[in-house]
Amino acid sequence: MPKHETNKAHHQISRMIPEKETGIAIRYNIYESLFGETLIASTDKGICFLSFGEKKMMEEELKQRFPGADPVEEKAEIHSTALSLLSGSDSNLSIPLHIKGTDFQLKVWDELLLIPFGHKSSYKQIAENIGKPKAVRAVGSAVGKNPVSCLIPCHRVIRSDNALGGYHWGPELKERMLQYESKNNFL
DNA sequence: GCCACTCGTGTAT
DNA sequence: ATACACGAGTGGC
Repeated sequence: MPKHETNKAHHQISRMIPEKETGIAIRYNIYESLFGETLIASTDKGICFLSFGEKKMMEEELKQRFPGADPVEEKAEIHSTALSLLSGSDSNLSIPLHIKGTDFQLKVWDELLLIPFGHKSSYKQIAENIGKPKAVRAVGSAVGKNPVSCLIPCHRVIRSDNALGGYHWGPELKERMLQYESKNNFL
């Protein structure tokens, strides 16, 4: 079976307008995943935040990112979809995302969604793809601000010299995710 | 390995 | 509005 063909899983991003954020309903819950404890948060329009780490920390970050909202700890159906996507190698699943970002960030994140499972890209490549070949460093920053972790596959972006590059949750996790994908890519 | 270059963003003027 | 410092980077040396 040829390499690329599992790749339609292109989630749709809808943009959250910060001014309309006040009073928005956000439901979140903590789940166990392949990569440790994860917090998954959603609005009625899609996943708005996904993080790894310690519960207290993640809740703190959630509130910090949505100061106008009042997140409620409560399961939602869409969380299950997100959860299966975290470890789904053959994901034909797609999931709506409802996230905040600048024009530039949205462009970068859209580009990340095109990288197939098990594949890698580089910050340079992304910069070229969005038509700003010199904005490499800015791309790095934008990639790092992706609010939904591996739903937007920022772990698949490494340096053009093949070095691992940075990762919000540490290089070990990035490495684990990449290894997981390369092992499961041809099953 | 060190350094200049580059550019979007947040923060301060 | 304007200035400045800071990155999950890159290429030249």
